[in-house]
Amino acid sequence: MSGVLKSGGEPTISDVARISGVSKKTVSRVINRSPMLNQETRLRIESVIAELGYVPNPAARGLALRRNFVLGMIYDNPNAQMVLNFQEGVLDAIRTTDYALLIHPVDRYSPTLFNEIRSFVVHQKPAGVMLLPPLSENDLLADLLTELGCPYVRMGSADLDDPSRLVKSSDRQSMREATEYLIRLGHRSIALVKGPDGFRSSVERHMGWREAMLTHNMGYDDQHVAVGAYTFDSGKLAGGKLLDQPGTSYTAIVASNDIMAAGVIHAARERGLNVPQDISVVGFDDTAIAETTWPPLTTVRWPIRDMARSAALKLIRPESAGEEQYSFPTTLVERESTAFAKPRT
Amino acid sequence: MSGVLKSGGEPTISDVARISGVSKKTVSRVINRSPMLNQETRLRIESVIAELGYVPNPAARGLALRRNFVLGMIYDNPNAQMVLNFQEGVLDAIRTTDYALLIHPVDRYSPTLFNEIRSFVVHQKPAGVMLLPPLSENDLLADLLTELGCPYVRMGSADLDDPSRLVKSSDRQSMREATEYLIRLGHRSIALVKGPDGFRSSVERHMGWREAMLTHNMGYDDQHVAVGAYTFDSGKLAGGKLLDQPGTSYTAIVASNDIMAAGVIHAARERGLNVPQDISVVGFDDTAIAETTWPPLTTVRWPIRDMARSAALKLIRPESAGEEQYSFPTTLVERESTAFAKPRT
DNA sequence: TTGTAAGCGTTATCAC
DNA sequence: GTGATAACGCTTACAA
Repeated sequence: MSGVLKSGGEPTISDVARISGVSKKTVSRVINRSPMLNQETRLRIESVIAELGYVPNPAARGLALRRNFVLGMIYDNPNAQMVLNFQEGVLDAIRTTDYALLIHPVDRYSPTLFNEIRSFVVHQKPAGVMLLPPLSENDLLADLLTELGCPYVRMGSADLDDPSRLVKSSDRQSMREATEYLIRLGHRSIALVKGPDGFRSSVERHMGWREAMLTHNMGYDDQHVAVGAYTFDSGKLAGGKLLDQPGTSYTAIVASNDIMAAGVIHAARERGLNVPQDISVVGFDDTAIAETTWPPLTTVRWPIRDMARSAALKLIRPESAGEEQYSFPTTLVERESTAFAKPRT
Repeated sequence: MSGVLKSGGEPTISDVARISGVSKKTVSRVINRSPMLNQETRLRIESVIAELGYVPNPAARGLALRRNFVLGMIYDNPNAQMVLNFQEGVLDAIRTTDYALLIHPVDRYSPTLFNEIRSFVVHQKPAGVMLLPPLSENDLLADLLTELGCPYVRMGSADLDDPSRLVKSSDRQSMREATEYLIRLGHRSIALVKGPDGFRSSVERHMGWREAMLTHNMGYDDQHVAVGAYTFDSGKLAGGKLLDQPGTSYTAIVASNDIMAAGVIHAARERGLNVPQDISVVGFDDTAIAETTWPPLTTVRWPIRDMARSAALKLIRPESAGEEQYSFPTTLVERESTAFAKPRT
């Protein structure tokens, strides 16, 4: 079979055309599924393509079409599992297309962050980029991308943008539901370990807790809130602060993410408290950690992979980006870190 | 500035050439740092490039050069943190080059695995691919890549290939050292939770434990080994089996990875045993979980990011792939899950 | 329904 | 040192 190729290496569109006895353009029509084509010619060409193992050269295609079949994913590692799930969701979406995924982790504290992202966009010229939180919450970054003419979709925990450029969970409502779950279990004194400032999710989750507490006539002011940094140590510290607070005795603590919840559990244990007998703990995200804490963590799961898939589709098919799903429901995963409230002593 | 461009959109090499009053080829020489160039012309062209914000089009470049400035990374998610660290290491290495990274997660149990990988390679034509364990241990896959003319580098825990195509940790020695650390702490009865069959790392880590036990005249036969599946549940199960074993009372258990070690800790706790007072536990990998177990886990850390960087460099500079580092030392991270052995009762 | 010719932005060849 | 010119593999006018 090697003899039939004019060129030395891989078969090209010209090879297919020559062997099929048609012009390059006709082969091109087959590749691009043009409707105006004799069924018979199409079949003949397709069989030649199969026989030769011909695969269109993406570089040449991109060049001729003046666009790059590449999606970018920009993030500052919020947590490993989330990044990976998102990657897989995007890959799901582009599997049957000609698109490829380019990942671009950044350091959101870098003074050259914007230049770096600009350089990424200018060099790679992606057909669009997806932004993960907390980067996605930065409106200046969105402006930069708009200025560069680069379409984007943001993943977030609230209405950061219009639906055609957004995939979101409703963290406020999710946290409200998680808190109300505790209330149904009889808890009347519930503290919050809030996430760090600068995260929209911190705010939303705080608000959700607050709304639940407010609705049920329970204390919701800042005295019942300790701020963490979305890290294990900070969660442990914040949890300890709440537990050591004079004059209060919480029967439950909700944390703004799983790893801080794990910290809270450690803080409780260090103080001789049993989870969930003495105190219930709830996390958020349902990361791998939620299964490995002791006891396993009740937490909120959001469908990251589905969100990623939608985000990618919005970029691949801009014309229908508005119709693509943008709001995604979460589910409360009940594990063993929560139980009925102890009767008050 | 927009007026000077002949073409509507981005500046091209022709724009630069026209404005600098030179030919395209000369501009190309500047871009490619050709040595034969008048210093003065070079500077003049460089200033025009800067002024225009000209960036060479990678697709056109790839087309003309008949090669794709892309590296592939193929894996079946061993654990999220490892994958992410590896990605970042590769990106470190390619940051200053023209290369991009294409990720390709797969399902190693898929019946179409090989076809899928073949299709990835044929479509994307990467300059090379990097294989993560356990895929990297599959010699048939390496053969496939060779057949496709696709250079590869494997990451592994033993001598899977020759140094120019390998970055490895020495899991056998690492596990041996971890076990000897326990022996130094006075432990004389140490069990192993082995990894699943089909992972080279399982074998190597098993061997390391075995060597240490053998050298110190301690029981190393299969009675002291329980096999897990590199998952939390399997670790808990295996740990329970060892702890319930009649006629033995281990003072330490080493697990072949962190998440199984977390399972062992849970199993111990369920049986009323305190870690590390009653029993020491050691993990492997130093994933995020190691910090969040209670107590925090003593474990073995390997420099994944450095390994990834070297792997990428081997592919980018094939001529010096042999000189690039291929063997990487691990470190034992001592946390609170290990302590001196209890005096025997 | 199919073909011709020109062009996408870059690099290689081979002159000058 | 530098520059015409022809590739590279594909697509899009515009014809036929």
